[in-house]
Order: sequence, then C-alpha cells, then structure tokens
Amino acid sequence: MSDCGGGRYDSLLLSNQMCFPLYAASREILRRYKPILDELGLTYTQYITMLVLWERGTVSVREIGSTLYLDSGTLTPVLKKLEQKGLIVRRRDESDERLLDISPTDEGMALREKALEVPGKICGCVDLTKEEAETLCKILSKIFGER
Amino acid sequence: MSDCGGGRYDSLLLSNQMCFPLYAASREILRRYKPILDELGLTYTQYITMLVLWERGTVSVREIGSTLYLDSGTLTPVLKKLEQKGLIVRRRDESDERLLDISPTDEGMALREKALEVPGKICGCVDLTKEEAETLCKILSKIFGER
DNA sequence: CAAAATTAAATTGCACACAATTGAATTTTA
DNA sequence: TAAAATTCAATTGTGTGCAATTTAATTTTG
Repeated sequence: MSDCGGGRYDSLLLSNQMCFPLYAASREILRRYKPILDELGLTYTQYITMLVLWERGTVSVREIGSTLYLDSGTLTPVLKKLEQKGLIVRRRDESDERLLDISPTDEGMALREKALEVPGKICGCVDLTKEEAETLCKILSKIFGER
Repeated sequence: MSDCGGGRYDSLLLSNQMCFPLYAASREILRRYKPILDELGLTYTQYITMLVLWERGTVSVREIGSTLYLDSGTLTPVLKKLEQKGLIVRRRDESDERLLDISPTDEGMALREKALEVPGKICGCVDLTKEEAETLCKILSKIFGER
C-alpha cells in the first residue's frame, strides 16, 4: 500500500499531480479574499464581474464571459444578483436583441471607491514577493497557451 | 471610464489581481483533466480522493479532509458516490465511533492500474517545462504559509 | 428572399465548496 | 466522576462552474 522511494505508482502521488497544488492554492486565495470582499458585500465572482464593469463600462454578457472564462450558465444568476443589489442594470442591446448589455449603476460605480482598499489588504495576507507574484502570473499565463 | 496609463484605479484592473489568473488557470487545468478522468469514470474531486486512498489505504474522513483541504460538507457526498460506484467502503472506526474509516475495495485498487495513464496524458496537454512546473509548485506552496 | 446555420442568453441538472448547525461520541476538567 | 468542552461526520442552505438543451434573434447561403 505504501510507495516509499521509486515505486511503481509514484506518478500517482498527490504531491506529483499538476492539478492539486494549483486547485488548492486557488481555493486558499479565495478563502483569504473572502473576509475582505465581505466588507464590500460581494462574493468573489461578483467582485471580478464588477472589476470588468468598472474597467469597461457597459459590456455584453458575452464579453464578460469571454473575459472571465465563464459561460451564461454561471453569469446569468450572478448578474441577476448584482441587479438585485442595485449595482448593475441589465438591458437588451437595441441594435442586436440577442445581446444583453450590462451597465454599472451610480451605486455600482460608487462601490469602486471602497474597492480601492482591496488590493492592499490582499497583499497583506498573501506572503509572496512582487517577483514571485510576477513569475507566478507568467507561468500561469502559459497554461492558457494552446486553446 | 477608461484607465489608460497610471490611473487612479490601476490596482483594480483585472490584470493586476492576484486571484484571477490563479483561479482561471486552476479551472483551465480542471477542464483539461476532465476528458482524461472521464475515461476512469471519475470527477476531479473523486480522483484526488482516490489518490489519497491509493497512497494510504484506510483513512478517516477527517484525514482525507486535512490532506485535501476539504471539509465533511464536501466530502460526505463525494464518498457516498464513490461507495455507490463500488470503489470504496465506509465503516465506523471501532475504537472511536466518531471516525468514519474509508477503505478502497478491490475494484477501487484495480482502478489504480488504469489511472497510471493519467499523469502522462496530462503532461501532453499542459504546455509547461519540468522546470516551470517545479517553480510553479514552489511558489504555490508559499501561499499556504501563515495559516 | 426564404430556409439553414449561427449566435446569445436563459434554463436545467449535476457536482462541488463552504459556512453554519446538529447530534453523537470522546476527552478534558472542575 | 459528572458536567463542560471538544471532536467528528452529517445536514442544510447558498453560490458557483459547466455541460446540454431551449428559445429568440441574426446572419449566411442556396
């Protein structure tokens, strides 16, 4: 049952998997973001959605999806929730009724001010140097290569 | 609305967030694992659970949880599913009835042979050098530092 | 131009994650 | 040792992700 040394099953050791450290680290980061995002009243997914809207103003669901790599099955309920909170408005595009345009409300844009505190607080609870963070991002971006 | 150059809101650009590349890459890796794990009839979470059982034999739910950073709310339904598939057995520990011991069945252990193909197939669809993969794991492990 | 193909969002169903609570078993402590 | 505190798994409820399907709108094509 054990695999000390160079066992036949070494490739299946949890520590040798590509998926596990990445997935676990990703959830750990999300756990650290949570209390900070709680202060904004946003979940993680709601937060990255607002980041897109703060950057670009009015965008279609499709554009949000291709930016965040999320499909309408995920985004539709998230956007309905943000609408409930009064942070965004959902309106059909006039020139193409298939598209649903999402715009931040004044209240949604106001939240951006409060959100300015977030990045600083994150750095305080993730112990990576700026160089490590850059290396990490560089390697991670390579994963998206051959899509 | 736009933030060209050194805007006041640069820290909120999606590209400057710690969480996003990590989370997106993690989901991308899971997407690449999926067709490979489909051949085993396992989901990702079921797969990493089986990895623990293949390595250690009989373990408690608690031990699986602390290894994978998952709680009973997540594990209970996963383990019931694996039991349904005939891959594991769930039995209360005799010396401490609070603990639920999980053991792979013969069928569960047999699946390990088929699983040996997985790591090779993963390398074929994630375009990182061995060195990059090691650097990645090293940086990711730092994230778990001050828990 | 009309039928066929494509596109976008919504819906449905399944599988996690995780916080919070519950209930049973065990350990600690007064 | 009996009450209090702790531990463990299960349960409940919310919020994603994502595949597959549906419906409506638009574009392509014969």
